[in-house]
Amino acid sequence: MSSSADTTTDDDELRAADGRVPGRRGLATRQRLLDQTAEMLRSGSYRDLKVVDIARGAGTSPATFYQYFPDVEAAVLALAQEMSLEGAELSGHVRDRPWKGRAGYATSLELVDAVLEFWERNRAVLRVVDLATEEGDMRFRQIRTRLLNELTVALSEVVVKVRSEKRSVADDTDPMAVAGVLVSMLAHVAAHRWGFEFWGIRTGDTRTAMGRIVFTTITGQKPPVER
Amino acid sequence: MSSSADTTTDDDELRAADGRVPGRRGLATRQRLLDQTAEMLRSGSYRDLKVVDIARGAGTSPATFYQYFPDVEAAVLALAQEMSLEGAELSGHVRDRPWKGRAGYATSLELVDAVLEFWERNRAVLRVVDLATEEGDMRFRQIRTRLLNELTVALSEVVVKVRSEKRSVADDTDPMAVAGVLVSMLAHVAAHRWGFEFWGIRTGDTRTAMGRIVFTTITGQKPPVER
DNA sequence: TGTACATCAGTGAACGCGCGTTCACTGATGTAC
DNA sequence: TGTACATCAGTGAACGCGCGTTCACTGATGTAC
Repeated sequence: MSSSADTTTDDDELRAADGRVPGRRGLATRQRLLDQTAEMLRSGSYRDLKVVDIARGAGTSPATFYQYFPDVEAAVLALAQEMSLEGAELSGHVRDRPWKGRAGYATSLELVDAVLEFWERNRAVLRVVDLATEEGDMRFRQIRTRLLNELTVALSEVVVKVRSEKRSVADDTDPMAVAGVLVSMLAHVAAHRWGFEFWGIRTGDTRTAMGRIVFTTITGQKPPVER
Repeated sequence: MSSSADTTTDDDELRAADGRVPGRRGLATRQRLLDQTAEMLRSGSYRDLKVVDIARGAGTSPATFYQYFPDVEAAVLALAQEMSLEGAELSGHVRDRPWKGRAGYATSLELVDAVLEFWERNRAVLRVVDLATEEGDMRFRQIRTRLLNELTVALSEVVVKVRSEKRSVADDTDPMAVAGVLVSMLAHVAAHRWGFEFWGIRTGDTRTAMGRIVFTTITGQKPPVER
């Protein structure tokens, strides 16, 4: 009732396992653990990722790892969260951009490039996110959804806008479905880029093919002839 | 040199760990282990899939598991091989089918349905194949490639054929790139079908959107209006 | 149709390492006065 | 500017379970004669 004054009871802030509130130093260690997790994900398999290896690789001890994460999965989850924040910016390549004619085609290609680059940089984390999502882990699914959702919404808005500006084609497919398919295509091709190279398909051609599909699907027009 | 006659030295046939050649009974046990592996992959996470659990789940002992597989990965690999054999048949939905006009659009939809159905049935194994492939495991990559390759080649042949029949559009994108992108789209959307539902996108719309993209990309024509 | 022998098949039980996990303790950093 | 105390931070070392892995043995199946 009365003032239990001097006991701070903020409960929403980050806590270590034993209840301490991490300061500068602690957060830095936590980050080193995350970085090391990302690194090992890049070079090794998820199935073989162990707490001890992460801790030792980060130049610290297993006990320290448990200060910040309950298990390996939790560390990967935190890593994925970091990434999804950055990924939401992809929609910047869609909103307030020209989508008509030659400039529109350029926008399509820029979007394709941005997605390709983002996937390349986060390849290792993304594949685990994909796996966990499909295994039914809702926490990972949420992250994945948040990551792609903005982009999908942005694209669907463009579809609506384009349709409203010319009342020609009788295409009434759900704009979100159209956008979703496009985003899926981008995500999948980005994820399997090296698979393509493996078949002898040059990245440049993949990029062009996707740029054309994006442009055509959104605008309903043929892409301007390459020069 | 001369006849070491009666010692059979066939070396390419299936062998158990200790060198025995499995008969009826042994093969049946092996298959039960595979089935159980598939089952556990469906309901649990790959990371938590253990030899002991598979063996006990299949009503046998760990020691028996090692008769047939050196480790969990090997069992999953065998499972993937089974699947890829069946998957090669997807190209049947492309070759010797009509690709013009209304019938062509129907072909597109049938292809989409077939891919969706196949992915659904093999969802659990496929996600592990995808993961392992991206982690750089060449054995899994090979299986994945074999699985999708026939379909890709078949589609690219259609692209070539369609282009040769009408000399209108100046589209000289590598047909394999075009086909590869389409297959990727199909594979990715199939894999993330439930993600779509999650966004409130109905499967029917997804199917239509893909059918349209396939048709348009291959034929260069607008799909016939839905009726 | 029966007996003997070879090989296939399966597993209980044990071994032991790897790894997750924790505790009690030492050291570092911050801040109140 | 210094001392004391609180809290943050880190970890060595140990514990013990889980699990991979193997071996020696029993039982099942097949086939030669």
